Amino acid sequence: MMYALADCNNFYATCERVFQPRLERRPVIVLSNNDGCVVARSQEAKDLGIRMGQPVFQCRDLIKQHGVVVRSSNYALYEDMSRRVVATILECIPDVEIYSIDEVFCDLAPMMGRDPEQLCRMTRARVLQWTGVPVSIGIGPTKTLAKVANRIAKKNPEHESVYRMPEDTSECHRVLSSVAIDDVWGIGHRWGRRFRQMGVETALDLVRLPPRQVRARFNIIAMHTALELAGIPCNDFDPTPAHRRTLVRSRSFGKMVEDQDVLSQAIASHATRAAEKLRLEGGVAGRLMVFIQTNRFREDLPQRSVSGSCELLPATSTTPVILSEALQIGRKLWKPGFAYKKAGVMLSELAFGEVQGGLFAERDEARDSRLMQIMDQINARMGSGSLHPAASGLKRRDWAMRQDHRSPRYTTRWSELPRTV
DNA sequence: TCTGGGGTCCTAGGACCC
DNA sequence: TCTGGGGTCCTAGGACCC
Repeated sequence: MMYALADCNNFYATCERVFQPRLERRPVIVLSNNDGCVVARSQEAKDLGIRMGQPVFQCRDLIKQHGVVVRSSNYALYEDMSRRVVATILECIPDVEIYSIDEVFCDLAPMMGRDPEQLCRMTRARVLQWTGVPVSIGIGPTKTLAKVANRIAKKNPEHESVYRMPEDTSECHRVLSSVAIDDVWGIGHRWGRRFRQMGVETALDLVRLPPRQVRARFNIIAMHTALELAGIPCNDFDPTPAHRRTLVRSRSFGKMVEDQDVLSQAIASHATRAAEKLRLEGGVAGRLMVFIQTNRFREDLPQRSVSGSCELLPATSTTPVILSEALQIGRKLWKPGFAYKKAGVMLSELAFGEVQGGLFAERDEARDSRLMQIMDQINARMGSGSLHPAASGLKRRDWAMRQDHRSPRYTTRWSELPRTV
C-alpha cells in the first residue's frame, strides 16, 4: 500500500491570486458566505496572525494596518480551478480519490515501477505550470500517514513541498513523536483535550495505546486512526465518487428576520435551490427537513432553534412539491417574538438513477419532469435564479447574504472573463 | 454592528415488538 | 405487593472533516 495526498496550498487565496498577479506577496484573505469569517489565508496573512475561522470584525485593525486584501468567497471560481487541478493530476497518476475541493488522495500502488517521490515532484511541477496552483504532497502507507507526511511537506521548506514517511519503523516513530496529537487527521480539539488528559500528547503516544482501549474510551473511528498511524490501513481508497446522502441549502441572514413572510421567502428560496441542485445530480429525495434558528451569539435575546420534517412520497425533486411542503413546515415552526438569523432546508433519503414510482401517484410526473427541465434550461442560459417561484420573493431580498468583495467569475461567466489590455 | 456552509459517521437511548 | 429480556428501528446529539 502506498498513498499520496496532494493538497492545494491556501487554495481559495491562491485562486484569487492566479487571476490577479498583483496580489502576489500581499496578504490575502477569503471570507465565508455572508462575509462573516476568514476561511482562507495566504501565507502572508497567516504570518500576520489572522486565524482560520476568525470572525472578520475581530481583525479589522490588522486588515487596515497591513493592507490585507479581502475577498468574498467565489465558489464558482474555486470549483472550476479544482477541476483543472484534478484533471492535471490525473495526467500523471490515474488512480485518484477526490477528498475535498482542494485535496486528492492518489493510489501509488499500481505505479510501483516508478519512484514515488520523483513521480510526486513531477506531478507537483506540472500542476503548478498548468494551473498556477502550488500543491504539497505527502506519501505514506495509509491515508492518515499520507496526511501526516503532507503536513510535514507543507511546514518544512527543506522538503520542497513533497515528503515521504520513512519506511523504517523507528524512523517513522521518531517523526510521529514530533506530531502533536490534535494535528492528527481525525483528532479534533475535543478529542485532543481528552487524549492529553490521558497523557497522550503526540501521534506516537497514540500508536502506543492499546487499540481496544482507544475503541472503548472513544469510538471505532479513533481506533482506526490509531491503527492507521501504526501503518495498518483502515480507510478504504475508493476512486468512484459516492452519491451524497443529504443535501442542505441554508444561509444566515444579512439582517435578523422577525417577519413571517420574509422567513417564508428565505425557506422558499432554499427549497428551490436544493431541488434544483438535486435535479442537476439526477436524484430524488424521500425526506424533507426545514430548520430555523435565532442568533446563538446574542445571549441577550430569546433563543429558538427548531426543525420539522416530512416524508416525500413518492420521492421527488419537483420544485413545486418540495416548495409547498417546505412552506407548510415553515409555517408550523414559526413563532413570533424571536429574531431569526438563519433558515435552511435539508433533503435526505436520496435515491439516484432509476427510481420506483409511487403506486398511487397523484401527480403527473412526466409533466412535472418536463416543466422542471424547461425551468432548469432557462436558468442555465439566463443565469441562476432568473426564473424562480414567486414564493421566494419578488422584491429586493432584505435577508439576502452580504457579499461585498466578490471577485469576477473569471472562468465560468463570459461576461467576467479577465481582460488582457 | 459584525460570528459560514456543507458534509460524514458513530453512539446512546427511546419506542416498539415478541 | 411482586412486571423480562432481547432484537430492531429511529432519532438526536456529538464528534470529525474541509
